[in-house]
Amino acid sequence: MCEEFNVTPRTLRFYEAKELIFPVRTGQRRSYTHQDRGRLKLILQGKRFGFSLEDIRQLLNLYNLGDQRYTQYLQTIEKSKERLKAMISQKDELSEAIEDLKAHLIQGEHELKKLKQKRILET
Amino acid sequence: MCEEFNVTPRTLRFYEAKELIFPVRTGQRRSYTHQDRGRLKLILQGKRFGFSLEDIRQLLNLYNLGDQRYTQYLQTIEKSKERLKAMISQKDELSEAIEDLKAHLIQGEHELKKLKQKRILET
DNA sequence: AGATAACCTAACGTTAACGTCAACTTAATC
DNA sequence: GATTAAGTTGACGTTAACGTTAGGTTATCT
Repeated sequence: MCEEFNVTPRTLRFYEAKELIFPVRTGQRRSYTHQDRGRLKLILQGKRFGFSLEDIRQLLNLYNLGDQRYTQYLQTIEKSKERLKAMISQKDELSEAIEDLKAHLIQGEHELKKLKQKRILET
Repeated sequence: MCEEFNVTPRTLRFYEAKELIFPVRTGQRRSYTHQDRGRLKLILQGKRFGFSLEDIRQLLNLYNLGDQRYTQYLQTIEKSKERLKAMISQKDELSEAIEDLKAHLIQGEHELKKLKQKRILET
C-alpha cells in the first residue's frame, strides 16, 4: 500500500516504533494518513543528507509546533536555527565539492583523449 | 599525531584497513603523508553528505586516475559522472529543504510572539 | 468452507562504522 | 635501567537501521 515510496513494510513499522510517523489503527491494520506521507517524504530526504533518524525526528517536531508550550517551543526553535546553519554550510561545502569533482572529470577526459591518441599511433 | 582532524587512532586504522588511506610504515609505526591528509579530509566531507565509506573509496580513486588503464578509466569516469549528477540533485534538494526550514522558522517565531502576548495579557 | 493473500507481532540476525579492552613493542624520560 | 608514554595487533562489544523468519489473525475469493 504505502510502497509508493519504495520502502518495505518493516521500514514503516520501524519508523513508527521510533515515533517518526503515526499511522491510524483500524482494529489491527494501519492506515497511513496524508500527514504520514508528508513525514515519510521528509524522512527519506533527511536520510539522503546523512541525518540520523533521531536527528530527523527532532526536525519533524519542528513541523508540528502547534501543540507545544512556551519553553520547549523556544528550545526547539534554537535547535532548528543551529541545524539550519549546519545545513547551509553543508550546502556550501557540497557546492565546492561539486566544482572540484567537475574539474577532475574534465581533467580525466583530457587524459582519456591522450590515451586514445597514443593507442592510434601505436597501431 | 593525526588528531588534528579530531578522529581516534582506531578510526585511522579502520580507514587503512578499508584501503581509504595508505600511511607509510617506518618499521612498525605509521606515518601519515600529505596525501593521506588530503584523503582524510575528503573522507570526512563525504561522510557529512551521507556517503558510505565504500562510496567514498570509489570517489577517492577518481583522484588517483594516473595509474589506471584505458577501460577501467572509462568506467570510473562514467561512475563519477553519475555521482556528480546525484550530488547536484542532492544540492538542489538541500537548497529547497533549507528554504522550507527557514519558512517554518519564521512562522515559528510569529507563533512565539503570539504566545508571549497571551502570557502578558493573562498576568 | 478451504485456500490464498495480506497484514500483524515478536524475536533474532545482519551490516557498517567504529569503540573498547588486553597484551605486547618501541621510544623517550628520569 | 626502570618507568611512563605512545603506538601496535588482535579480538570482541556496540549502535543504528533495518532484514528475515516464525507463528498467528483477518479479509477475500472461489
